[in-house]
Amino acid sequence: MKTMAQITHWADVTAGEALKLSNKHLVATGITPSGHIHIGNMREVVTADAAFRALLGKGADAELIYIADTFDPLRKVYPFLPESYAEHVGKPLSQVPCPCGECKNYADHFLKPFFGALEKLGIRPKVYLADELYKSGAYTQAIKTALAKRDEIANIIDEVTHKTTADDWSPFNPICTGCGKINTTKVTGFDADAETVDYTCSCGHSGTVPMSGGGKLTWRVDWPARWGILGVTVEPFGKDHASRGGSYDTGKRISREIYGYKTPYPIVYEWIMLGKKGAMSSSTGVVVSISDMLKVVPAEVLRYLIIRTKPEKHIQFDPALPLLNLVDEYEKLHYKTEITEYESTVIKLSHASGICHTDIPFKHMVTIYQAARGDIDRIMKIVARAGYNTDNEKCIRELAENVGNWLEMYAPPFAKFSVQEEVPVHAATLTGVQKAFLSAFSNIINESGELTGEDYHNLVYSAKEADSKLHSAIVQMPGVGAGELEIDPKDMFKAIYISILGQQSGPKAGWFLSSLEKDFLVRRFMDASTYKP
RNA sequence: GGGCUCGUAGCUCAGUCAGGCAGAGCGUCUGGCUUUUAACCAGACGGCCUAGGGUUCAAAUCCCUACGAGCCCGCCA
Repeated sequence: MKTMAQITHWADVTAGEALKLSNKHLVATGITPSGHIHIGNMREVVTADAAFRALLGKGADAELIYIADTFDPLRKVYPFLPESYAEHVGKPLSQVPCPCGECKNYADHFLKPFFGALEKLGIRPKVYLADELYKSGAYTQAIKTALAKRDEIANIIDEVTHKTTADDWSPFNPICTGCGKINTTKVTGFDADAETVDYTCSCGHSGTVPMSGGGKLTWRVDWPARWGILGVTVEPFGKDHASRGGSYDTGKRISREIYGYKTPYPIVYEWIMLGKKGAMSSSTGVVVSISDMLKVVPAEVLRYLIIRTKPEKHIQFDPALPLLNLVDEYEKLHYKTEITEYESTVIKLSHASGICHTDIPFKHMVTIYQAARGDIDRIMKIVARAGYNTDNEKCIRELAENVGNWLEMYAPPFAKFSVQEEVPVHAATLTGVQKAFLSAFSNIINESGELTGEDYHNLVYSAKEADSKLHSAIVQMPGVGAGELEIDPKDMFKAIYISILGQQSGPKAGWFLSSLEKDFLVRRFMDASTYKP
């Protein structure tokens, strides 16, 4: 039986295994920018970064790279694209126009926000764009080899996948110079010396393209070719590539038998499931984009979500209330004074440099934000009164923005409250004692100077003390029996919440009241005490 | 059809590689903070470790079978 203190974090296990093979490592990660890059994709990058950091932590000579598959074809007209994109289906993403018209191309449109997110997550890989790699000639030698060993490669694929590749199959897909598409061409021949490939296209065009930039290797060959070209030694990938007969299986053999390169150490990771909706996927529309998430939670919490779970376990992700618990858990871990080695590793791996911290818990801000009705000046006042550090206003603003976005985008109804414009109809349920309390409470507040949260709090509780000013005021109200009157502060709190929010409960009453205008409270409590439906 | 991964408290998951008393956080309940109902603290409740078989002095852990969830064998992480 192992105790928590003895558990080794998965990233350290991976790094340890990798170090047995070599001290120099290139951790690779890659995503096809065919649509909005979502939380699921983020797992790939964060997993790679974790392995990278763990390697550095163990003294390895390590590098992290990211390859954007910008040369892959546009598969179909995705739901978020206009119908006019039908003509671009089949063209490499780097040659398809940008949907917003402001980026260099289609791939760039989705990569830009993704790189922004990487920056926030504290991940700084060396970036390669696949189309540039091909155009630079980096792949040329690998393409020549693949074309020359076409039959061997086809054999490997047939053996591993138990399928039969077509007779006209080629590891290389030329881009038609006529229609610009990459998935409609057939290779008819090649010239190793001139480094060119001949093809025909279903559009009727035929011609010759250079190996550098004139097309790309098919995925199952591209991947192992890339390992050798860049020197990849560690790579995380989704479980889709990992199963028997999948591209890692064929890649392993192609890498070894065709390119003579040792297979990178694999990190297979599971999918992120969104609530009860199932796996995250661009095509089914079950998607939460990374940029959306970063509007809502600090980057470190997002890292923590992935770091704390072993890659082979699926992650149940729910941006509603469970997200709040996640944030809470992370904050607690972060401020814990005595931590185990395991926890220390988790914190290190979750850390994103350049992120500012406030000492205000996310959950608390959820209440402050709503009490302040989203007004930043009021938020700052409440925060100061609550005794938090207000030196870093920018940080607090960021947190407040996150919370505001969360409330708007994901918060479940019961986490929300709003100060009602008029006396809520629920005031009809107030008892005689509650009304008497509200009336007396209103008078006393009116006569007092500025009250602090604690003052309000103590004032409410004083209602049960027979010799208090509030208690005698209540007893003297018409309709309330004098003499032995038992007052339960709980009912008084309820009366307060009903008059202001129209609900039975609410945020801690003292400072909640102190965050609202005094005049408003005086008027509202009086109105509620005389409420007639 | 063939294969991969996962299944542990109401929820999210450690623990499985290397067998040795069933664990944590959240939630719930109770109490405390010489009285803050959504911030704090303590305690309690909570389990056929998906089911069945096998190996073993000993199984959540190893082996076999079944069931459930997700995925792959066609370029969706």
